[in-house]
Amino acid sequence: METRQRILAAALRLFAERGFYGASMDQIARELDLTKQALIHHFGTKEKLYGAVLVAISERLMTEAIQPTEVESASAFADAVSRIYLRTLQHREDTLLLMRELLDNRRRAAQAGTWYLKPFLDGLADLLRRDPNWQEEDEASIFTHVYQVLGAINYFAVSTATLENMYSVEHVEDMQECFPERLRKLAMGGVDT
Amino acid sequence: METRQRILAAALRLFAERGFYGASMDQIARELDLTKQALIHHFGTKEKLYGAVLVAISERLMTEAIQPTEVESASAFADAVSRIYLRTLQHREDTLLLMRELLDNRRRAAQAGTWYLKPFLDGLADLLRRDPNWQEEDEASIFTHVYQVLGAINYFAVSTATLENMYSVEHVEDMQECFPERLRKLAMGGVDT
DNA sequence: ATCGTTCCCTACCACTTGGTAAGGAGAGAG
DNA sequence: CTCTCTCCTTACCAAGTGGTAGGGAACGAT
Repeated sequence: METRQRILAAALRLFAERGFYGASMDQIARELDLTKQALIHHFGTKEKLYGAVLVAISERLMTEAIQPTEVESASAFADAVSRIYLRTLQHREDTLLLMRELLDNRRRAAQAGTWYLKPFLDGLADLLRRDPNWQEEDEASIFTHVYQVLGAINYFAVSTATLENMYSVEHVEDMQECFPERLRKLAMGGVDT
Repeated sequence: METRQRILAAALRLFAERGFYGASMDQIARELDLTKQALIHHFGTKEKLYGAVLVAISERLMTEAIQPTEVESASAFADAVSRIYLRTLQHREDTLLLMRELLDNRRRAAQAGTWYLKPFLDGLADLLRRDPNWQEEDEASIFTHVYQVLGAINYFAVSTATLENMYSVEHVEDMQECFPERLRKLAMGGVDT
């Protein structure tokens, strides 16, 4: 029973790092001192294993990221965004894999895994919708703002390794330090003057 | 001579759509009614072909995205961002592949292709640095702001297909319509009140 | 002791991968 | 006509892919 969890963890790591096609069943199995047939025994096919990893990610996302009993205040959205930022950095592998899933979606469109994000997005939009400063805005504006802020977070979370190579580790640490403050301004800003 | 360009175009499409491991030489070749050995004849190996695609992308990015003779005004950065947004939507395949490259960077770290983005980022940061509203801010804040805005653009550009499936084509069209206006507020906002 | 179940292994398979070797069609040069 | 060079072909290969078949070890239940 515990083997399933170990497999899921290793699969997440490798799928996030190398993508669905870049990671092979054999590699994942070797990482755990198993054979790939152990994975097949537990999950049936590679696709199903990948699906199980996605389900695990979305469950984490749903239980941790959105607090349904969010206090209704002018900064409710900004607060939620701050929490999501911290969580995103903490679960960077989840973020990496979800980003890959976003890119691969054209082919995998009809499959499961994708719509797990929908309630998450809708929840955030709802938070913003109840913000007094956003009462005047239309639906498209609200949703676009949510997505822009989310994009800023995820893109950065996925870029740190590259940025460290491109500049320096210290440079990225500086960015990480002032990121929440700047992110808050992004999240709050945008209402008509 | 013209074959090289055709190969590069097809390779860009498939690499962007399916990733490096997801796209095979054979698929790319069949798309052009050639055999994979034609590609090998022109580019040597798959890695080199991929590298050539990256070089082509970065050249497009350098010549089109940053206008060195940008007018120095309070909105110079926001103007540049607007242009980059339009260009990003126009060259969505380039954006897709650069995003994939960002994700794969851990493995490909030492290789070329990555640092092409550096002058682009630095140029944008420089634009913001000369903005009178940003004179007080420190380097990390400036760069973080640049990266957040860029993240909002790229994440959205890469998400449209998924969003269309998750909601509707009309929903995404609405977002695209109000995106530039909201993006401008993101880019301008963020200075201390 | 024996049966059944869970969990994982070895052995094997068809297929695809990137890449090599060698040769041919076409064109221009002498 | 022939030599050469560019561009691309067919034929082939070793390695790796996901997946099947079947067996064996451990263990609890009867």
